[in-house]
Amino acid sequence: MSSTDFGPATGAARALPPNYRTVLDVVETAGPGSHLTAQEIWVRARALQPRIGFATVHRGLIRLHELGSVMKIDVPGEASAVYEPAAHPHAHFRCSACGAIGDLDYVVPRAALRRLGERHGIAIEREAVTFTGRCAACNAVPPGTSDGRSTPA
Amino acid sequence: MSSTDFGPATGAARALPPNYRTVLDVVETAGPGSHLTAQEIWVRARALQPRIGFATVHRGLIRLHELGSVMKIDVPGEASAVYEPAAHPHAHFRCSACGAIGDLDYVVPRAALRRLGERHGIAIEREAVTFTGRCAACNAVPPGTSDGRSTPA
DNA sequence: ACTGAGACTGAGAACCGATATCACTCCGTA
DNA sequence: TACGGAGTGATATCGGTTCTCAGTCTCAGT
Repeated sequence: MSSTDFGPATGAARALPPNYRTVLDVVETAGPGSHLTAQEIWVRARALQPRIGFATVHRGLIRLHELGSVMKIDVPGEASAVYEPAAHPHAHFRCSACGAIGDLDYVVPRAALRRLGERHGIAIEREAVTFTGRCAACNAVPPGTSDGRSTPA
Repeated sequence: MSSTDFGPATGAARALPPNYRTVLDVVETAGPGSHLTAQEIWVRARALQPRIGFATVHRGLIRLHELGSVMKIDVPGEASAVYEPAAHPHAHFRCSACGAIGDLDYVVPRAALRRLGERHGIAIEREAVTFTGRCAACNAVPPGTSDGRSTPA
């Protein structure tokens, strides 16, 4: 699944446009566990392509999401969506005190998915599991003492 | 807990303001399984209090969410948050074809929550599980035939 | 009753992320 | 060379959420 093998076949997958490639580079360089907003990705992309516009970054993220190269995560309580390189499915955690977002290795068991699908007649294609609470750092601080709000991102 | 017994104590819980009570009525009348946006709740609230403003409804929803009386659900792919009366935790399903939202009875097992909390040193307080796929109605229709987009809400 | 403080309220503006639009450029093909 | 489709950047637009502000109301303590 390297992103460099182009599909030259008749009307099949086209080569990734250069700017989209830049967007993918930014996301993949940030690595798994990094949760970047489109804005942040745009800022970093401009370090590589100073003239790249936000619209292009946004379109690139849509395309890359369709291609399955990046994951788009809608975190409840977060204003904007965040992106990370595609990886095996996992859950996310958001600290309600400092806003930090992290990965957790939890997936809904396949048996449960099949049971839900059969019972309701639905075809489940994707899952999004997000936990909210207090992260380790904020957990150590009494919930009134300076609030742990020093690391909001 | 009628809305007439005021809490006279020194700074304890105040009584629910009348308009907030109206908002709560709307949400509870819609019942569990109804997923109303703030706009929809506002429309229904105006049937009870014609002069109520959207800001008041929105503030009421925030308050009621803090109080734990209503649940706020951020559905990935949905533009706005939806609200429903507080109930036992459950998962949600969104049809990617028609946009319908429904409830599913799935919760992350307590053992898994405890294990995740211990491993990462976090205190999990809430979970949000959302599945995406095709609902029973859209599942029956071949994925190009009129798209099943007749029942978007 | 009077009064001051604080909560509630409605209307509208402001904000912000996401998306659409449009004119232009680039590149491969006929 | 001419054409056409995809890519691109700047900007407009949209919709949901949140903020602001002035007016109103309720309550506690006189």
